[in-house]
Amino acid sequence: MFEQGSGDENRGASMASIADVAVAAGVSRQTVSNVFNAPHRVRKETRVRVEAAIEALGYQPNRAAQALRAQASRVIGIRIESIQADSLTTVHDRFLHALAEAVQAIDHHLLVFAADDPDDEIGTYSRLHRTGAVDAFVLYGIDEGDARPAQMLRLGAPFATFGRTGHDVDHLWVDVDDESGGAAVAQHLVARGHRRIGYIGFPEGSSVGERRVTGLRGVLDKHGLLGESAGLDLRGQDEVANGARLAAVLLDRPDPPTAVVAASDTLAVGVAQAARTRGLVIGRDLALVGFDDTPTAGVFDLSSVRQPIEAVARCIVRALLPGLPAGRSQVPACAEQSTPQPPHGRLLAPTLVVRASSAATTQGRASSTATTQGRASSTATTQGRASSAATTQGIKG
Amino acid sequence: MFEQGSGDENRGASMASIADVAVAAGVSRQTVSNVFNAPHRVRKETRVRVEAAIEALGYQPNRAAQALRAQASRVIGIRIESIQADSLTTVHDRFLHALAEAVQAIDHHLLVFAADDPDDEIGTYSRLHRTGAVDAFVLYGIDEGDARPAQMLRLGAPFATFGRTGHDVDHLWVDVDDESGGAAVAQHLVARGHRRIGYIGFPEGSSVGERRVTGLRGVLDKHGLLGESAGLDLRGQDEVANGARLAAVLLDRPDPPTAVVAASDTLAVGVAQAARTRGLVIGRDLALVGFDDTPTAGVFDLSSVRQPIEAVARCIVRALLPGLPAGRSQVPACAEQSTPQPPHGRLLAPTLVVRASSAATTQGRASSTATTQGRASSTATTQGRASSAATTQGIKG
DNA sequence: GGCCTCAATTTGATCGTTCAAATTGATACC
DNA sequence: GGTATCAATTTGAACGATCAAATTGAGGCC
Repeated sequence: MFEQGSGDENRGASMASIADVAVAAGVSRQTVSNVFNAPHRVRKETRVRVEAAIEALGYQPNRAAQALRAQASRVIGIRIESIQADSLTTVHDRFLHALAEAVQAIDHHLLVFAADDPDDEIGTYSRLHRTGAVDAFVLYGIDEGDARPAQMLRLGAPFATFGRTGHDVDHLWVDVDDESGGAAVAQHLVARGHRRIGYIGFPEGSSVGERRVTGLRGVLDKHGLLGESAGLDLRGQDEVANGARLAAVLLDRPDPPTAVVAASDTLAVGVAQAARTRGLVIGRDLALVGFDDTPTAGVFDLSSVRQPIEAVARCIVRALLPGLPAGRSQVPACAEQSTPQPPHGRLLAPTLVVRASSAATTQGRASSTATTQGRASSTATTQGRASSAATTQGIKG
Repeated sequence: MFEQGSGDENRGASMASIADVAVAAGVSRQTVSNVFNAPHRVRKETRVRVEAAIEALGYQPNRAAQALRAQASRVIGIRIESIQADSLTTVHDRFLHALAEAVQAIDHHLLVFAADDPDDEIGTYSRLHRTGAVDAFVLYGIDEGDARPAQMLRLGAPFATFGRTGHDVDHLWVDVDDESGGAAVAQHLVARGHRRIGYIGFPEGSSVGERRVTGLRGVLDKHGLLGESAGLDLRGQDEVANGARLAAVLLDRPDPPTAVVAASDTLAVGVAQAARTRGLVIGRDLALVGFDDTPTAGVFDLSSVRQPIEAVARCIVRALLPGLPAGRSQVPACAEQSTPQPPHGRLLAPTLVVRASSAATTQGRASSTATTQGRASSTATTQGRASSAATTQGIKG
């Protein structure tokens, strides 16, 4: 089996080339080319004739020939991560899909590759760059202290990152404003009457986790609740089991919090497990909010801070644009509005999606359980801080 | 911000070409080419000199030039699906990663694209094929009655599918032997002492779902248990809520099953929810087995039938190989062993991963709950049927 | 020496496209 | 009439690699 088989029907029959179209339309190659790339140079009558020939032959310009001539492949590269066994958080696949759409909008293709480790990853970037297979790269999941951006600058390969390293390396980056997300959660919970709010986050060193709790604390401080929530801040790897373990610590205290914020939906699911084994009903006895708004959050009716992944993908493509071959397609919009932005970077505000797990107030509590409660959910942007001047400062288009 | 910025450092500085290497080594272009493609034609002394020049200049053959000359891009294309809000089952991302690795093994690249609907998808295949951007395609999630394979044959674009349509269209396909998976689950449960086994599957029309239940029933029949499990077979869309709803029907019967098999981990999670609200402990009061062995299954300690996704990806690449440019890399192994295989296709056996949700027997029942139980899990291949003649009939290598 | 053989290497042509420069043809202006 | 102007179109060259054919040089043989 699998001997030759189908698949090479028209190998050798070759696709129509620009020369074939030229002959069919009775013009030269260049005129056909102009119909695509500089229509104003072609007389209307001629253009119609050429377009008819293009249609008839089903002609499409050969990508390899264009790439060779233009010294640009119109391909964006990104590493595809392997799924993590213990995490339910899948922002990566949503980002890949969003990025595929974003690069298509500027007539580019998306090339994905697997890498075993950061060294293999950098090696692959280098190879893809030197072979001309890829024009620019997108690096996912960059956090403080990551060595890859500096290595990329050394390679000389154009790139942009989702996430930022800090202030030392200046490269193009786009990131979610996690601080604003944390603040939105705090505002939401405080408005619902919670005063003792627990936090279960990523280990020290994750600046994403730190920013989330910083935003949270900022609002609590503003309401004079920082003291009441003192000592309710625990950390662990992003796994369900850790969420459960750490939540147990919080819930078994003599003065347990009435609300818990988890740095991810994965951790939040663990919190829900721990609460359940203690007979607590999420949404009634304990408010719970996660981050990322993965399918998991929807399924378990958990409130969650939704990342603007699609906007991130568009902004990254937009950031790369100046280094790419002249975009013939219209420049796509990136994000609606924006607060003042740092150089080289772009911060996008996430959105809190409120579901049954945190919808009730501490006074009049919800009567039904979280899992059977209705699906009605409200959303609220975290960008209350956006000044009226924001639109004039943001990216045009 | 985002004005020019970094990213075009060496635009115009141009990478080293084969001519540069030739000059540096004091030979002609063709000799450099031969060092790569026909080393036996080059004198050892010359080869060493050329290799030194290659190393010094960091030369890598230009992909676009090779593609133009060879009329083959060495790129495989696949559609990236958007994540489904209500499903926790993510086989797709695992497959993408596996496919990326598999195509890299034969020195190809993986191009992913997003499509709005099947028409858009086919249109994109056509465009990618006609522009020469992609040599061959992989179609994911093909099931009985799917029109896409027939359309692809009409396009004349080489392709292989994960999943099969039936017997009418002959194209290259690779699929998981779901019947064997269902049978393995049944054997496992029967061996644990279960006699009334419920099934919650996909709606009619999903041949994947049908095959799973067919395998299940086959074993039950063999043990004379088909009558006892009659009427315990329910169907619904692949969502957690449906799993819970359908499980409620089974569990609220006067004679509830002692074990439930769900056609996916997503449905299984729903079953677990329904059981919990009724005070039943999964693994003690009710055995539960899902399909796909997604991270979800691991997190909730659910037994699940693991798909051999990595092997599927390798087999698909292997199936496409004859239609691709001569593979210079050694042909990668596809799968270890195989039962007699149908023409054009390849069936791979899944593996049952037994976890706490179904490890106990109906006699001596586990004492702790499923979620806190240890993580020790055993695996058993479903390929007990493999004859000794299998290796001689399977794909070599 | 002349000639054949064979290995090692070079030259020319080509893949399909597009830039730059050259050509054509029509109109206008002195 | 001669010629400058301009739009429309064509021709030549180049991007970087590799196939096919030609060339070079060394060795063997009569």
